[in-house]
Amino acid sequence: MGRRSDHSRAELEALILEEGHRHMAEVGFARFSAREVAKRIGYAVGTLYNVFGSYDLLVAAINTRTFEQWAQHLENRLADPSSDRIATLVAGYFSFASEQMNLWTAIYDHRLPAGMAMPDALAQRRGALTDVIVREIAAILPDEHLGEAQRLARSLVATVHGHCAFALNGSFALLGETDPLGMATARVKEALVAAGARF
Amino acid sequence: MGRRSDHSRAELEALILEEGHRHMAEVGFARFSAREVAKRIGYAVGTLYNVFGSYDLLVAAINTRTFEQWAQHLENRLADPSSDRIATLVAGYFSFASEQMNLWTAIYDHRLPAGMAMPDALAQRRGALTDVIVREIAAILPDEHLGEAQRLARSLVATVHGHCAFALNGSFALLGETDPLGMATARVKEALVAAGARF
DNA sequence: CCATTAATTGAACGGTGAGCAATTAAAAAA
DNA sequence: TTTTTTAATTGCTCACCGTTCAATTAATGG
Repeated sequence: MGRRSDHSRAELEALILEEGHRHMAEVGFARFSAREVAKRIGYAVGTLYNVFGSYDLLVAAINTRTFEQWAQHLENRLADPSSDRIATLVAGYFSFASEQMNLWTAIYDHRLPAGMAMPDALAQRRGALTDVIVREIAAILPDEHLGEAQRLARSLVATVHGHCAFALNGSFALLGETDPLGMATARVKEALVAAGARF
Repeated sequence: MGRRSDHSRAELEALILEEGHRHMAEVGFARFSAREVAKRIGYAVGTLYNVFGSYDLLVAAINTRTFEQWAQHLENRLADPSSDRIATLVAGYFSFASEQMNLWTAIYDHRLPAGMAMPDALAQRRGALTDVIVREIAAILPDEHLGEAQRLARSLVATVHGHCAFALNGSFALLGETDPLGMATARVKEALVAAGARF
Protein backbone atom coordinates (compact mmCIF):
# COMPACT_ATOMS: atom_id res chain seq x y z
CA MET A 1 0.00 0.00 0.00
CA GLY A 2 1.09 3.51 -0.78
CA ARG A 3 2.63 5.58 1.93
CA ARG A 4 2.76 9.32 2.08
CA SER A 5 6.51 9.44 1.80
CA ASP A 6 6.27 7.78 -1.58
CA HIS A 7 4.62 10.74 -3.28
CA SER A 8 3.95 14.38 -2.55
CA ARG A 9 0.41 15.60 -2.90
CA ALA A 10 1.14 16.93 -6.37
CA GLU A 11 2.83 13.72 -7.44
CA LEU A 12 -0.09 11.70 -6.12
CA GLU A 13 -2.54 13.87 -8.07
CA ALA A 14 -0.52 13.36 -11.23
CA LEU A 15 -0.26 9.63 -10.58
CA ILE A 16 -4.04 9.25 -10.16
CA LEU A 17 -4.71 11.34 -13.24
CA GLU A 18 -2.24 9.38 -15.32
CA GLU A 19 -3.60 5.99 -14.33
CA GLY A 20 -7.21 7.20 -14.42
CA HIS A 21 -6.72 8.46 -17.95
CA ARG A 22 -5.19 5.16 -18.99
CA HIS A 23 -8.06 3.24 -17.38
CA MET A 24 -10.65 5.45 -19.10
CA ALA A 25 -8.95 4.87 -22.46
CA GLU A 26 -9.00 1.13 -21.87
CA VAL A 27 -12.52 0.51 -20.61
CA GLY A 28 -14.55 3.65 -21.36
CA PHE A 29 -16.84 5.73 -19.20
CA ALA A 30 -19.45 3.05 -18.50
CA ARG A 31 -16.89 0.66 -17.00
CA PHE A 32 -14.62 3.26 -15.44
CA SER A 33 -14.10 2.65 -11.74
CA ALA A 34 -12.38 4.80 -9.14
CA ARG A 35 -11.77 1.67 -7.09
CA GLU A 36 -9.95 0.07 -9.99
CA VAL A 37 -7.74 3.13 -10.45
CA ALA A 38 -6.89 3.03 -6.73
CA LYS A 39 -6.03 -0.64 -6.92
CA ARG A 40 -3.75 -0.08 -9.90
CA ILE A 41 -1.66 2.61 -8.26
CA GLY A 42 -1.56 0.76 -4.95
CA TYR A 43 -3.52 3.27 -2.88
CA ALA A 44 -6.84 2.90 -1.08
CA VAL A 45 -10.12 4.17 -2.52
CA GLY A 46 -10.43 6.91 0.05
CA THR A 47 -7.19 8.51 -1.10
CA LEU A 48 -8.71 9.39 -4.47
CA TYR A 49 -11.55 11.11 -2.65
CA ASN A 50 -9.13 13.05 -0.47
CA VAL A 51 -7.24 14.29 -3.51
CA PHE A 52 -10.10 14.99 -5.93
CA GLY A 53 -13.06 15.49 -3.61
CA SER A 54 -15.50 13.32 -5.53
CA TYR A 55 -15.89 10.86 -8.32
CA ASP A 56 -17.29 13.56 -10.62
CA LEU A 57 -14.35 15.90 -10.10
CA LEU A 58 -11.94 13.08 -10.85
CA VAL A 59 -13.71 12.27 -14.11
CA ALA A 60 -13.90 15.98 -14.99
CA ALA A 61 -10.13 16.24 -14.49
CA ILE A 62 -9.50 13.18 -16.64
CA ASN A 63 -11.71 14.55 -19.40
CA THR A 64 -9.99 17.93 -19.25
CA ARG A 65 -6.71 16.16 -19.93
CA THR A 66 -8.36 14.57 -22.97
CA PHE A 67 -9.39 18.04 -24.21
CA GLU A 68 -5.78 19.17 -24.01
CA GLN A 69 -4.49 16.13 -25.90
CA TRP A 70 -7.18 16.75 -28.50
CA ALA A 71 -6.11 20.36 -29.03
CA GLN A 72 -2.51 19.19 -29.30
CA HIS A 73 -3.57 16.61 -31.88
CA LEU A 74 -5.09 19.37 -33.99
CA GLU A 75 -1.98 21.53 -33.69
CA ASN A 76 0.18 18.59 -34.76
CA ARG A 77 -1.95 18.06 -37.82
CA LEU A 78 -1.84 21.76 -38.69
CA ALA A 79 1.94 21.85 -38.29
CA ASP A 80 2.22 19.62 -41.34
CA PRO A 81 2.08 22.20 -44.14
CA SER A 82 -1.13 21.86 -46.08
CA SER A 83 -3.06 23.88 -48.56
CA ASP A 84 -6.37 23.16 -46.85
CA ARG A 85 -6.19 23.91 -43.15
CA ILE A 86 -9.98 23.69 -42.72
CA ALA A 87 -10.12 20.15 -44.12
CA THR A 88 -7.17 19.33 -41.87
CA LEU A 89 -9.09 20.59 -38.84
CA VAL A 90 -12.21 18.58 -39.61
CA ALA A 91 -10.18 15.46 -40.32
CA GLY A 92 -8.21 16.02 -37.11
CA TYR A 93 -11.43 16.28 -35.10
CA PHE A 94 -12.58 12.97 -36.56
CA SER A 95 -9.27 11.15 -36.27
CA PHE A 96 -8.78 12.00 -32.61
CA ALA A 97 -12.31 10.85 -31.80
CA SER A 98 -11.96 7.56 -33.61
CA GLU A 99 -8.42 6.81 -32.46
CA GLN A 100 -9.34 7.56 -28.83
CA MET A 101 -13.01 6.63 -28.90
CA ASN A 102 -13.28 5.75 -25.20
CA LEU A 103 -11.65 9.00 -24.12
CA TRP A 104 -13.63 11.07 -26.60
CA THR A 105 -17.04 9.63 -25.72
CA ALA A 106 -16.29 9.97 -22.00
CA ILE A 107 -16.23 13.75 -22.49
CA TYR A 108 -19.87 13.72 -23.52
CA ASP A 109 -21.02 10.77 -21.43
CA HIS A 110 -20.09 12.47 -18.18
CA ARG A 111 -22.27 15.17 -16.67
CA LEU A 112 -21.67 16.96 -13.41
CA PRO A 113 -24.43 16.62 -10.80
CA ALA A 114 -27.25 19.14 -11.14
CA GLY A 115 -26.22 22.47 -9.68
CA MET A 116 -22.49 21.76 -9.78
CA ALA A 117 -20.62 24.01 -12.20
CA MET A 118 -17.42 23.02 -13.98
CA PRO A 119 -14.53 24.40 -11.90
CA ASP A 120 -13.11 27.50 -13.56
CA ALA A 121 -9.60 26.13 -13.88
CA LEU A 122 -10.88 23.12 -15.81
CA ALA A 123 -13.23 25.16 -18.02
CA GLN A 124 -10.33 27.43 -18.94
CA ARG A 125 -8.09 24.56 -19.98
CA ARG A 126 -10.86 23.04 -22.08
CA GLY A 127 -11.29 26.30 -23.93
CA ALA A 128 -7.92 25.81 -25.62
CA LEU A 129 -9.54 23.46 -28.13
CA THR A 130 -12.09 26.02 -29.30
CA ASP A 131 -9.36 28.66 -29.44
CA VAL A 132 -7.53 26.73 -32.13
CA ILE A 133 -10.61 26.65 -34.31
CA VAL A 134 -11.48 30.31 -33.74
CA ARG A 135 -7.94 31.27 -34.76
CA GLU A 136 -8.13 29.30 -38.01
CA ILE A 137 -11.57 30.62 -38.94
CA ALA A 138 -10.58 34.20 -38.19
CA ALA A 139 -7.57 33.78 -40.48
CA ILE A 140 -9.73 33.21 -43.55
CA LEU A 141 -12.65 35.55 -42.90
CA PRO A 142 -12.68 38.97 -44.62
CA ASP A 143 -11.89 41.84 -42.26
CA GLU A 144 -15.44 43.15 -42.27
CA HIS A 145 -16.75 39.84 -40.89
CA LEU A 146 -14.01 39.20 -38.35
CA GLY A 147 -16.43 39.90 -35.51
CA GLU A 148 -18.42 36.81 -36.41
CA ALA A 149 -15.44 34.48 -36.22
CA GLN A 150 -16.13 33.30 -32.69
CA ARG A 151 -19.82 32.57 -33.17
CA LEU A 152 -19.21 30.93 -36.53
CA ALA A 153 -16.42 28.79 -35.11
CA ARG A 154 -18.69 27.55 -32.30
CA SER A 155 -21.38 26.64 -34.82
CA LEU A 156 -18.96 24.83 -37.09
CA VAL A 157 -17.56 22.85 -34.19
CA ALA A 158 -21.13 21.82 -33.37
CA THR A 159 -21.67 20.82 -36.99
CA VAL A 160 -18.58 18.65 -37.06
CA HIS A 161 -19.40 17.26 -33.63
CA GLY A 162 -22.80 16.08 -34.82
CA HIS A 163 -21.34 14.27 -37.80
CA CYS A 164 -18.55 12.77 -35.69
CA ALA A 165 -20.96 11.57 -33.01
CA PHE A 166 -23.21 9.88 -35.57
CA ALA A 167 -20.20 8.32 -37.27
CA LEU A 168 -18.91 6.80 -34.05
CA ASN A 169 -22.20 5.68 -32.52
CA GLY A 170 -23.24 3.84 -35.65
CA SER A 171 -26.16 6.06 -36.63
CA PHE A 172 -24.61 6.83 -40.00
CA ALA A 173 -23.67 3.22 -40.70
CA LEU A 174 -27.23 2.15 -39.87
CA LEU A 175 -28.53 4.60 -42.47
CA GLY A 176 -26.03 3.52 -45.10
CA GLU A 177 -23.80 6.59 -44.97
CA THR A 178 -20.20 5.73 -45.80
CA ASP A 179 -18.46 9.12 -45.79
CA PRO A 180 -19.30 11.11 -42.64
CA LEU A 181 -16.03 13.03 -42.82
CA GLY A 182 -16.74 14.14 -46.37
CA MET A 183 -20.22 15.28 -45.40
CA ALA A 184 -18.98 17.23 -42.41
CA THR A 185 -16.30 18.92 -44.49
CA ALA A 186 -18.84 19.84 -47.15
CA ARG A 187 -21.19 21.42 -44.58
CA VAL A 188 -18.35 23.42 -43.02
CA LYS A 189 -17.17 24.77 -46.36
CA GLU A 190 -20.67 25.78 -47.41
CA ALA A 191 -21.03 27.78 -44.22
CA LEU A 192 -17.63 29.40 -44.67
CA VAL A 193 -18.41 30.35 -48.26
CA ALA A 194 -21.71 31.84 -47.12
CA ALA A 195 -19.77 33.90 -44.54
CA GLY A 196 -17.46 35.24 -47.25
CA ALA A 197 -14.35 33.27 -46.37
CA ARG A 198 -11.63 32.93 -48.97
CA PHE A 199 -9.45 29.85 -49.06
CA MET B 1 -46.35 -9.18 -5.79
CA GLY B 2 -47.42 -9.67 -9.36
CA ARG B 3 -48.98 -12.94 -10.33
CA ARG B 4 -49.14 -14.36 -13.81
CA SER B 5 -52.90 -14.16 -13.93
CA ASP B 6 -52.71 -10.40 -13.54
CA HIS B 7 -51.13 -9.76 -16.94
CA SER B 8 -50.51 -11.63 -20.15
CA ARG B 9 -46.98 -11.63 -21.51
CA ALA B 10 -47.82 -8.79 -23.89
CA GLU B 11 -49.47 -6.75 -21.13
CA LEU B 12 -46.47 -7.31 -18.89
CA GLU B 13 -44.11 -6.13 -21.62
CA ALA B 14 -46.18 -2.99 -22.10
CA LEU B 15 -46.33 -2.42 -18.35
CA ILE B 16 -42.56 -2.64 -17.95
CA LEU B 17 -41.98 -0.40 -20.95
CA GLU B 18 -44.47 2.18 -19.71
CA GLU B 19 -43.01 2.36 -16.20
CA GLY B 20 -39.44 2.11 -17.47
CA HIS B 21 -40.02 5.02 -19.82
CA ARG B 22 -41.50 7.07 -16.98
CA HIS B 23 -38.57 6.22 -14.73
CA MET B 24 -36.06 7.16 -17.43
CA ALA B 25 -37.83 10.50 -17.92
CA GLU B 26 -37.69 11.16 -14.19
CA VAL B 27 -34.12 10.23 -13.28
CA GLY B 28 -32.20 9.95 -16.55
CA PHE B 29 -29.87 7.28 -17.87
CA ALA B 30 -27.21 7.53 -15.17
CA ARG B 31 -29.68 6.83 -12.37
CA PHE B 32 -31.96 4.48 -14.26
CA SER B 33 -32.39 1.16 -12.49
CA ALA B 34 -34.10 -2.02 -13.65
CA ARG B 35 -34.60 -2.99 -10.00
CA GLU B 36 -36.45 0.25 -9.37
CA VAL B 37 -38.73 -0.33 -12.37
CA ALA B 38 -39.51 -3.83 -11.07
CA LYS B 39 -40.31 -2.47 -7.62
CA ARG B 40 -42.66 0.13 -9.06
CA ILE B 41 -44.75 -2.33 -11.03
CA GLY B 42 -44.76 -4.85 -8.21
CA TYR B 43 -42.81 -7.60 -9.95
CA ALA B 44 -39.45 -9.15 -9.11
CA VAL B 45 -36.23 -8.17 -10.86
CA GLY B 46 -35.95 -11.50 -12.62
CA THR B 47 -39.24 -10.95 -14.41
CA LEU B 48 -37.79 -8.04 -16.38
CA TYR B 49 -34.97 -10.32 -17.50
CA ASN B 50 -37.44 -13.00 -18.57
CA VAL B 51 -39.35 -10.52 -20.68
CA PHE B 52 -36.52 -8.43 -22.16
CA GLY B 53 -33.50 -10.70 -21.92
CA SER B 54 -31.07 -8.15 -20.55
CA TYR B 55 -30.70 -4.67 -19.15
CA ASP B 56 -29.40 -3.39 -22.48
CA LEU B 57 -32.35 -4.69 -24.47
CA LEU B 58 -34.74 -3.10 -21.98
CA VAL B 59 -33.03 0.26 -22.33
CA ALA B 60 -32.92 -0.11 -26.11
CA ALA B 61 -36.67 -0.73 -26.12
CA ILE B 62 -37.31 2.30 -23.91
CA ASN B 63 -35.18 4.50 -26.16
CA THR B 64 -36.96 3.22 -29.24
CA ARG B 65 -40.22 4.38 -27.72
CA THR B 66 -38.61 7.79 -27.25
CA PHE B 67 -37.67 7.85 -30.94
CA GLU B 68 -41.29 7.25 -31.86
CA GLN B 69 -42.57 10.00 -29.59
CA TRP B 70 -39.97 12.29 -31.06
CA ALA B 71 -41.11 11.59 -34.63
CA GLN B 72 -44.70 12.18 -33.53
CA HIS B 73 -43.64 15.47 -31.95
CA LEU B 74 -42.23 16.60 -35.30
CA GLU B 75 -45.38 15.56 -37.15
CA ASN B 76 -47.52 17.49 -34.68
CA ARG B 77 -45.43 20.60 -35.25
CA LEU B 78 -45.62 20.20 -39.00
CA ALA B 79 -49.39 19.73 -38.88
CA ASP B 80 -49.72 23.32 -37.74
CA PRO B 81 -49.67 25.11 -41.11
CA SER B 82 -46.50 27.13 -41.48
CA SER B 83 -44.67 28.83 -44.28
CA ASP B 84 -41.32 27.52 -43.11
CA ARG B 85 -41.42 23.78 -42.59
CA ILE B 86 -37.63 23.50 -42.35
CA ALA B 87 -37.46 25.97 -39.45
CA THR B 88 -40.33 24.07 -37.87
CA LEU B 89 -38.37 20.83 -38.12
CA VAL B 90 -35.23 22.28 -36.55
CA ALA B 91 -37.22 23.92 -33.78
CA GLY B 92 -39.12 20.68 -33.21
CA TYR B 93 -35.86 18.76 -32.88
CA PHE B 94 -34.68 21.23 -30.26
CA SER B 95 -37.95 21.50 -28.36
CA PHE B 96 -38.38 17.77 -27.96
CA ALA B 97 -34.81 17.43 -26.71
CA SER B 98 -35.13 20.22 -24.17
CA GLU B 99 -38.63 19.30 -23.00
CA GLN B 100 -37.62 15.65 -22.56
CA MET B 101 -33.96 16.07 -21.79
CA ASN B 102 -33.58 12.86 -19.77
CA LEU B 103 -35.25 10.77 -22.44
CA TRP B 104 -33.35 12.46 -25.24
CA THR B 105 -29.92 12.16 -23.69
CA ALA B 106 -30.59 8.51 -22.78
CA ILE B 107 -30.72 7.74 -26.51
CA TYR B 108 -27.10 8.77 -26.91
CA ASP B 109 -25.84 7.77 -23.46
CA HIS B 110 -26.74 4.15 -24.00
CA ARG B 111 -24.57 1.87 -26.11
CA LEU B 112 -25.14 -1.80 -26.72
CA PRO B 113 -22.32 -4.12 -25.60
CA ALA B 114 -19.55 -4.59 -28.16
CA GLY B 115 -20.60 -7.07 -30.80
CA MET B 116 -24.32 -6.81 -30.09
CA ALA B 117 -26.28 -5.27 -32.94
CA MET B 118 -29.49 -3.31 -32.53
CA PRO B 119 -32.37 -5.78 -33.07
CA ASP B 120 -33.87 -5.25 -36.52
CA ALA B 121 -37.37 -4.54 -35.24
CA LEU B 122 -36.08 -1.71 -33.06
CA ALA B 123 -33.82 -0.26 -35.75
CA GLN B 124 -36.78 -0.19 -38.13
CA ARG B 125 -38.98 1.70 -35.70
CA ARG B 126 -36.23 4.22 -35.00
CA GLY B 127 -35.91 4.92 -38.69
CA ALA B 128 -39.30 6.63 -38.70
CA LEU B 129 -37.70 9.77 -37.35
CA THR B 130 -35.24 10.10 -40.20
CA ASP B 131 -38.02 9.31 -42.67
CA VAL B 132 -39.87 12.46 -41.68
CA ILE B 133 -36.84 14.60 -42.40
CA VAL B 134 -36.02 12.87 -45.69
CA ARG B 135 -39.60 13.46 -46.84
CA GLU B 136 -39.47 17.17 -46.05
CA ILE B 137 -36.09 17.67 -47.68
CA ALA B 138 -37.11 15.77 -50.79
CA ALA B 139 -40.17 18.03 -51.08
CA ILE B 140 -38.08 21.15 -51.60
CA LEU B 141 -35.20 19.80 -53.68
CA PRO B 142 -35.27 20.30 -57.46
CA ASP B 143 -36.06 17.12 -59.36
CA GLU B 144 -32.53 16.75 -60.70
CA HIS B 145 -31.14 16.58 -57.17
CA LEU B 146 -33.79 14.32 -55.64
CA GLY B 147 -31.31 11.46 -55.46
CA GLU B 148 -29.28 13.37 -52.88
CA ALA B 149 -32.21 13.89 -50.54
CA GLN B 150 -31.41 10.98 -48.27
CA ARG B 151 -27.72 11.73 -47.85
CA LEU B 152 -28.38 15.41 -47.39
CA ALA B 153 -31.09 14.73 -44.82
CA ARG B 154 -28.74 12.54 -42.78
CA SER B 155 -26.10 15.24 -42.83
CA LEU B 156 -28.53 17.96 -41.80
CA VAL B 157 -29.83 15.84 -38.94
CA ALA B 158 -26.22 15.47 -37.80
CA THR B 159 -25.74 19.23 -38.05
CA VAL B 160 -28.80 19.95 -35.94
CA HIS B 161 -27.87 17.18 -33.53
CA GLY B 162 -24.48 18.75 -32.89
CA HIS B 163 -25.99 22.14 -32.12
CA CYS B 164 -28.69 20.60 -29.93
CA ALA B 165 -26.19 18.49 -27.99
CA PHE B 166 -23.98 21.51 -27.29
CA ALA B 167 -27.01 23.57 -26.29
CA LEU B 168 -28.19 21.01 -23.78
CA ASN B 169 -24.86 19.97 -22.30
CA GLY B 170 -23.84 23.56 -21.61
CA SER B 171 -20.99 23.81 -24.10
CA PHE B 172 -22.63 26.72 -25.89
CA ALA B 173 -23.53 28.53 -22.70
CA LEU B 174 -19.94 28.17 -21.50
CA LEU B 175 -18.74 29.86 -24.69
CA GLY B 176 -21.31 32.65 -24.47
CA GLU B 177 -23.57 31.47 -27.28
CA THR B 178 -27.18 32.46 -26.65
CA ASP B 179 -28.97 31.31 -29.80
CA PRO B 180 -28.09 27.69 -30.68
CA LEU B 181 -31.40 27.19 -32.46
CA GLY B 182 -30.79 30.20 -34.70
CA MET B 183 -27.31 28.96 -35.53
CA ALA B 184 -28.52 25.46 -36.36
CA THR B 185 -31.27 26.82 -38.59
CA ALA B 186 -28.83 29.10 -40.40
CA ARG B 187 -26.43 26.19 -41.10
CA VAL B 188 -29.26 24.00 -42.39
CA LYS B 189 -30.55 26.68 -44.73
CA GLU B 190 -27.10 27.42 -46.12
CA ALA B 191 -26.69 23.74 -46.98
CA LEU B 192 -30.13 23.59 -48.58
CA VAL B 193 -29.46 26.66 -50.67
CA ALA B 194 -26.16 25.15 -51.78
CA ALA B 195 -28.08 22.02 -52.85
CA GLY B 196 -30.46 24.08 -54.94
CA ALA B 197 -33.52 23.86 -52.71
CA ARG B 198 -36.29 26.41 -53.17
CA PHE B 199 -38.45 27.43 -50.22
C1' DC C 1 -57.66 -34.69 -8.24
C1' DC C 2 -53.13 -35.33 -9.84
C1' DA C 3 -49.13 -34.59 -12.98
C1' DT C 4 -47.04 -31.69 -15.92
C1' DT C 5 -45.47 -27.45 -17.58
C1' DA C 6 -44.20 -22.80 -17.42
C1' DA C 7 -44.00 -18.25 -15.18
C1' DT C 8 -42.22 -15.93 -11.26
C1' DT C 9 -39.58 -15.27 -7.37
C1' DG C 10 -35.85 -13.59 -4.45
C1' DA C 11 -31.54 -14.90 -2.39
C1' DA C 12 -26.69 -14.98 -3.76
C1' DC C 13 -22.66 -13.04 -6.17
C1' DG C 14 -19.40 -9.80 -7.37
C1' DG C 15 -19.31 -5.32 -8.33
C1' DT C 16 -20.09 0.08 -7.62
C1' DG C 17 -19.68 5.16 -5.22
C1' DA C 18 -19.63 7.16 -0.85
C1' DG C 19 -18.72 8.19 4.17
C1' DC C 20 -15.94 7.98 8.01
C1' DA C 21 -13.73 6.17 12.41
C1' DA C 22 -9.42 4.26 13.23
C1' DT C 23 -4.78 3.96 12.17
C1' DT C 24 -0.33 5.41 10.87
C1' DA C 25 3.37 8.32 9.60
C1' DA C 26 5.39 12.90 9.44
C1' DA C 27 6.22 17.29 11.72
C1' DA C 28 6.64 20.16 15.69
C1' DA C 29 7.57 20.77 20.38
C1' DA C 30 9.75 19.60 24.47
C1' DT D 1 16.03 12.27 21.57
C1' DT D 2 11.56 11.60 23.01
C1' DT D 3 6.95 13.13 23.14
C1' DT D 4 3.07 15.45 21.38
C1' DT D 5 0.48 17.18 17.73
C1' DT D 6 -1.13 17.20 13.18
C1' DA D 7 -2.53 15.36 8.94
C1' DA D 8 -2.60 11.73 5.38
C1' DT D 9 -4.14 7.14 4.50
C1' DT D 10 -6.66 3.21 5.23
C1' DG D 11 -10.27 -0.15 4.66
C1' DC D 12 -14.61 -1.39 6.83
C1' DT D 13 -19.56 -0.26 6.32
C1' DC D 14 -23.55 1.02 3.86
C1' DA D 15 -26.88 1.04 0.28
C1' DC D 16 -27.12 0.32 -4.08
C1' DC D 17 -26.40 -1.99 -8.95
C1' DG D 18 -26.93 -5.95 -12.98
C1' DT D 19 -27.06 -10.79 -13.43
C1' DT D 20 -27.93 -15.64 -12.53
C1' DC D 21 -30.56 -19.53 -11.25
C1' DA D 22 -32.56 -23.12 -7.95
C1' DA D 23 -36.78 -23.15 -5.77
C1' DT D 24 -41.42 -22.00 -5.66
C1' DT D 25 -45.84 -21.11 -7.29
C1' DA D 26 -49.68 -21.04 -10.40
C1' DA D 27 -52.05 -22.53 -14.60
C1' DT D 28 -52.92 -26.41 -17.71
C1' DG D 29 -54.01 -31.16 -19.50
C1' DG D 30 -55.21 -35.76 -18.34
